[in-house]
Amino acid sequence: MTTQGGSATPRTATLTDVARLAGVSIATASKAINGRAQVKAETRLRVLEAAERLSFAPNALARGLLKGRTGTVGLLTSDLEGRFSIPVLMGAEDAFGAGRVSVFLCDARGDAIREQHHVQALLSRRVDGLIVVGSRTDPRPPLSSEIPVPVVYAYAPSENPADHSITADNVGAGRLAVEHLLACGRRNIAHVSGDPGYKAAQDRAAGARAALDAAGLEMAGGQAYLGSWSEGWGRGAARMVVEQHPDVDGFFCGSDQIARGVLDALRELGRDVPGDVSVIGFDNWEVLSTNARPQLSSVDMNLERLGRVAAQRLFAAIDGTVRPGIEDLPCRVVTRASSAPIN
Amino acid sequence: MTTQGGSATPRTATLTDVARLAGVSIATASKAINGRAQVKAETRLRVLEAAERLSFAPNALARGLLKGRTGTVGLLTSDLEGRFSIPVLMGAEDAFGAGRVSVFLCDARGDAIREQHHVQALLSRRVDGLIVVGSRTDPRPPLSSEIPVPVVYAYAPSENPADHSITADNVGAGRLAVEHLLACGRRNIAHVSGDPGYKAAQDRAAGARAALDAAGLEMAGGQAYLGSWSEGWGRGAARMVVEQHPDVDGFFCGSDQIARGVLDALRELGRDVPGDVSVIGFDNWEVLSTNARPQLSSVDMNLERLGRVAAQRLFAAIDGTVRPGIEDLPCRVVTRASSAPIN
DNA sequence: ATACATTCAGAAAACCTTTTCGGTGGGTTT
DNA sequence: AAACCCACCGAAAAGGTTTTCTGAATGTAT
Repeated sequence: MTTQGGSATPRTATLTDVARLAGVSIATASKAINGRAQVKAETRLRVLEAAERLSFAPNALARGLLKGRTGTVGLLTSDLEGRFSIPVLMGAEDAFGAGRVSVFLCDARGDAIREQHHVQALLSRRVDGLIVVGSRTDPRPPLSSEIPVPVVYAYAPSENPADHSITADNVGAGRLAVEHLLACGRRNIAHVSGDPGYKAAQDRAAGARAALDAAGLEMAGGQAYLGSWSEGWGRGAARMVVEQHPDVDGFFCGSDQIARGVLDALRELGRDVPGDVSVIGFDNWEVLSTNARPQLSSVDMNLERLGRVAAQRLFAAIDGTVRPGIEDLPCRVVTRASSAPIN
Repeated sequence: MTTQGGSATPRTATLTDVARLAGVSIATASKAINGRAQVKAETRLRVLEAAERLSFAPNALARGLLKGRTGTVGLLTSDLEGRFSIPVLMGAEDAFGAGRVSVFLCDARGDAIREQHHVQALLSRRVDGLIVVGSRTDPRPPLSSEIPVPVVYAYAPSENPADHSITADNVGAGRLAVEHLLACGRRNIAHVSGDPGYKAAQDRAAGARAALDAAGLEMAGGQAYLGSWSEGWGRGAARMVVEQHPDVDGFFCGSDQIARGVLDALRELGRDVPGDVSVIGFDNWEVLSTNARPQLSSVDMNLERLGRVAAQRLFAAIDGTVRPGIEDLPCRVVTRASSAPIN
């Protein structure tokens, strides 16, 4: 390690430094580093060595300024703490990370003006595009329409159907869940779910109804039991259902939390799962599902994939391929011990 | 809404456009917009109106290029899915969000070369600083030493004590938890915790021991029961402890998951919580703690605050105030129904 | 009326990179 | 030997902003 005199700040190296060290012009240095053709092999080598020695990192600001593309995107989330935005965000990060794109993370905390503020900042930084990820499946108001870059909405669609949104197919998911219980031979299926004010709750219930209709069956209790997304509600609802409909043999729960409550109540009531009753949850939140007794079958919304797809669509849009509208991605059932065929 | 002729791309406005529209030079326009002094009030107004009309947003790239400060920082996390990085990340986002700083989020997925890659990209983008947040409290290898910007490590400290790290005081937390149980009048306290390979498990156990020593008491069973961070382990360990030491009257659990298991086992063994036994968990993970029966007291590591402090320290470091070393932030006990004085 | 201070506006440099285009020198063809 | 081509390199412009310094105009004091 050579000490470069006792000079002041060792200012990060610039292309000019590299060029000087290699004894070429900055134009040549640039071409050498970027693999352009018009550089003699030996010259290129000299430049690359110089760059290495100075640990030169090209200034992305200058490049972005020149090319009009920064290679950055903004990721706007409404609630970081929520467990839905994170997987989406991971998927997006994943899709981008492979290439040479960096992600600005902004959490608006559910506040519209804070969001507006963030958007402003991101535009100032000349992001190439924006992904907006919501915390509920209910449609959300679109960003101010004057955004000069492509925008993709993930998880929560935009209220404007002309915008580009990627969502999880909750109706389909409800159907899948009930079909799974039917495949287990269950015929008296109850649906216990969360806050009826959530579109997710309504959609999943609708899907469940559709699957039961198709099988010519009724929902146990005649309708879904909608309450809150908590274990406590799951426990209470399960007790109620069992009391009113002792022949219930399947529970489709709107969340894994609810399912945990249902499982606890069933155990305390002496019902065996999956012997007497099959139970399936929703979200496939592993902390809850794999620690349940028995381990909990659950519907997985494939949120990471959702994030990846959103990122891919954003890429396409940046490259000019417009494809507006809502894209509804399918969910899948993850089978564990809590659901099994009647023996 | 006026249509501006059928022209091509409505290229985002630049300072030149604003200046032209206002009938001034770009220098004056810049000064007007940035609130510099040497501009007549009336001129400033004209410029601001023009900027408004063109919805002008200053190009942060150009500004950054010129000033050598970008107003961006990199947030390097090892595992986004982990529930520890997220609150830290939120706290940091929070501290920055107030000002005019944007955050690049990078998830290295626990892969060192991927991390190196991300660091390279961030330096290319000329971030003003870096926060590295880990997923375990074990010290981690520092980033390559040749980073030309300040770095702060959060949650997981750097192995190099000369680096700047912000951590949660797990030893102190262990002490706090046990002191809380002692304050409830408990005298036969067991400690059930997770994987002994985690420094967090060792530290919390050490803190617990220290508090018991100070009170002149022994740990129930003579030592901590270390296993895994799961409900199942909590259940099993609780059964074992109760069998071997029927007079146990307090459980300090290394995580809320473990505590959930302990609570379940105690209920099934007919022990009343908090009547017969007080239980306290760790992490204060609300989904688990508030859904437990009874609701679970827990130690909160104040991770958001940790993130905020990390961000503040980074700011200070960017402004030249170096303050190296490890900063150990205190935790706090959140009391709920699972721990109460003996009646 | 002259000297001088004050207020405001503009010209130009600087930040760093990419790309186009012109130029140089060597080699090849006729 | 003349004409030409090819491979390689460098000069310069462009991208958008901030800041310094100069310059002009106006107002004030003598």
